[in-house]
Amino acid sequence: MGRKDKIIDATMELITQIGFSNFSIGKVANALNVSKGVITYHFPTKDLLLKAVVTKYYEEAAAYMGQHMRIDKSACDTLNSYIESTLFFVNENKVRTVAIADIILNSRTKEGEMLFKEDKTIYQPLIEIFKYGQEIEKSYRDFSPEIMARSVRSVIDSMSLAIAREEITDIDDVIREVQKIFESSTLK
Amino acid sequence: MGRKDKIIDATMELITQIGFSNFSIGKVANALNVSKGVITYHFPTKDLLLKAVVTKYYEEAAAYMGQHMRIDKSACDTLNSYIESTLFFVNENKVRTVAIADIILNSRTKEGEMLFKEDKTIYQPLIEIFKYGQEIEKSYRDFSPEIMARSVRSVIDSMSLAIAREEITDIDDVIREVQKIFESSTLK
Amino acid sequence: MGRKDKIIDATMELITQIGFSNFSIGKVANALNVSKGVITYHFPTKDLLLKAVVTKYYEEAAAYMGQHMRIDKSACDTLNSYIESTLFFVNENKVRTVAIADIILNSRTKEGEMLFKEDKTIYQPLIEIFKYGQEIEKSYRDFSPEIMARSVRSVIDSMSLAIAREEITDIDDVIREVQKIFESSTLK
Amino acid sequence: MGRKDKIIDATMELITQIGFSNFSIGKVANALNVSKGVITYHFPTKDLLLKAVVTKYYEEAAAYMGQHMRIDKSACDTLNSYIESTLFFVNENKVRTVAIADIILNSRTKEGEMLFKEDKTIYQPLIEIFKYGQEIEKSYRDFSPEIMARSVRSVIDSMSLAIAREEITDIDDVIREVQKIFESSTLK
DNA sequence: TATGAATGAGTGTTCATTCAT
DNA sequence: TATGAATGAACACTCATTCAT
Repeated sequence: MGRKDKIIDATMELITQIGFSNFSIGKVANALNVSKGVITYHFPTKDLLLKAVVTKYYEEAAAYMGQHMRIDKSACDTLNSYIESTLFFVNENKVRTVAIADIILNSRTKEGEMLFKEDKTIYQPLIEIFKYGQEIEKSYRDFSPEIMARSVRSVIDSMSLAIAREEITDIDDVIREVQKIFESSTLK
Repeated sequence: MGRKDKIIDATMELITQIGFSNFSIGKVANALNVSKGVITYHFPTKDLLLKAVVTKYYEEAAAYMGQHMRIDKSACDTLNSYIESTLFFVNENKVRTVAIADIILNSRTKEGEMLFKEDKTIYQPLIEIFKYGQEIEKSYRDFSPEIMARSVRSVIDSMSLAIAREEITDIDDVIREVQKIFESSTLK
Repeated sequence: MGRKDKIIDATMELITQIGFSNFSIGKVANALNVSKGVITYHFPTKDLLLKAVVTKYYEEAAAYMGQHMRIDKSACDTLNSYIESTLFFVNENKVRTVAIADIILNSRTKEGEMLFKEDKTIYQPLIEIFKYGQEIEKSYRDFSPEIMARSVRSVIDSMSLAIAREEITDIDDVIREVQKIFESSTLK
Repeated sequence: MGRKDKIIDATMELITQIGFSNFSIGKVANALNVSKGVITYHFPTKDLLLKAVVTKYYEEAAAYMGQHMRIDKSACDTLNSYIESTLFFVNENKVRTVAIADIILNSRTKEGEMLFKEDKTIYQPLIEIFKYGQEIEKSYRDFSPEIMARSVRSVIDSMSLAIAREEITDIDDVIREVQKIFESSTLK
């Protein structure tokens, strides 16, 4: 594993431990027992490091989802698969997950603007599942796909954090419960 | 309104604008056109100021909930009232809500521990509603009250932020949709 | 003398000794045996400190010139008085003079623009003397007032530096020589 | 053109653009699209690079002067030729000229001593012209050759910068004016 | 109560230099 | 020759906190 990856990993671990607002480049250097210059050599600015961290996570998550999600069946099955895959990935990437959430929610420019503006594309796949279930498959009741998508994501994110923080340990149980919640609230 | 309250309000407004990690005591002083010493006189440390801000918010929220929530009817009605009251309060306290979320998620001690540990009591009223509906009223299906409570809170919190950030404007619509989601997923 | 003035003076002395490009805020603090924070407390940015230094010098120079320059006589006398006053002031403010020249010529923004753009107003009084001598008094020959003004200033500045660096010590002699040069080259 | 010359040229261009104090070895490397190591390979230290830059300029200037200056005539003609040649060279080497001035004035050792101490030999040719005009040719009035030499140089340097910065564009005009100034002030 | 001064640790960033390859 | 990695010191600037007045 190259220096860059080591720096990225150390960053995620650090942020998970001490929180984004206590995190600093110097502390990464310290954790890796190298000089601060090493970090800025590989990532000239703090923002670039954070972006690299986030990007790497999303790439891995996308790859995982691509491999594990089934999209060939009914809307309901697809949603269940989405919930399951996401929570499985989180379960296998606890530290990363906490760190990424912290980074995204809290990175700001000096002027106060969020560095990672809310990524609305995250709701898109869910919205499509819902529209398909409502308009084509007609298995879903009438509801706002946007609000439902936001709800699903928020529950998933909340459970993710709880899992990552090990407040919840029975991961299969959570998956089943969440699936049931959204089955009941979407199906006719 | 006394100095303390003015400081607290300015703090919330500032955090909403520039984010917790850009926030500093000096900037509050600046915003109020007083010297930094005034802040540290009333709140000897930064943590104490933050705690005062959070406490004030929760007190007001509790008072509001106490006035507006109906708890005399069925589990289902009580839950609906809970959702409605919470979102109404958020809608009337947008700036505060964003700030509080930011503070709670990001305040850490120098050692990295969260200053406001996750307050599990927040789930308690919901859990009680669910247990009542399952065990006494028997109108609710079988599900984990803890996971359901966490789900409801996460959806409420997510919608709160969206409302506070004005990504969502039709507040009555949201309330109706969220109520429906949890009606369907809890009732037998 | 207040802290601010002490900081300004120490800055000028330091720049004279080690040069603008070796100068740093930390070194001022060191020279004054105070913490670095003291400097940034009084002058929040380096630029502000430099501007304060330059401003103070120019105010003092203007005050001195106001007191010592005679402008009631002929163009030739006025020019001679200008040369004399300027060089006298320099002679009494050697350290300052070297420092100011260094600051003005070398202060740049991060983007490379000069912080103190060339101040063309410095040529104005000279240009007016020359125009008066040419058009009203008709004692001056025909020449470009702008180029002549630039020439006078450059000779004065050059002698100033030489005096400040003590490469030249007989100040009365220099004044006489410079006055003669520009008498001969301006008068008909 | 060899690597060394390319590095020297890029250095001069960079310094002209961003100023000596913003200049760094890394930026030269960047501008040339090579690694920083290339620079330090050819010029082990920054000082050596700067010295090479200055030396090259002076060699070229000397060569130009050697070719273009007429020294076979009267003191007055020789001085006029000196002024003309110098300003012509500057006019054809604007970028270099600005850069060199910046380097010479600002290069310092870590201890603060000037890297390029004032080169008094620069006054020598002028002093000789003046002495010749005063003592042999007897066409010059009585004045201090040293101060006159310093005056001529300062005016030339000032006009050079103005030309290089394109504050002055009519170069023939400047030459004529400067020549006239020093003709009037030297001749009996 | 309020101010202004001071401290000292910490931040991100830049950079000349060294060195193994 | 050239590269890329690494170092360590320096830089301007921010900030919570302390304290005399």
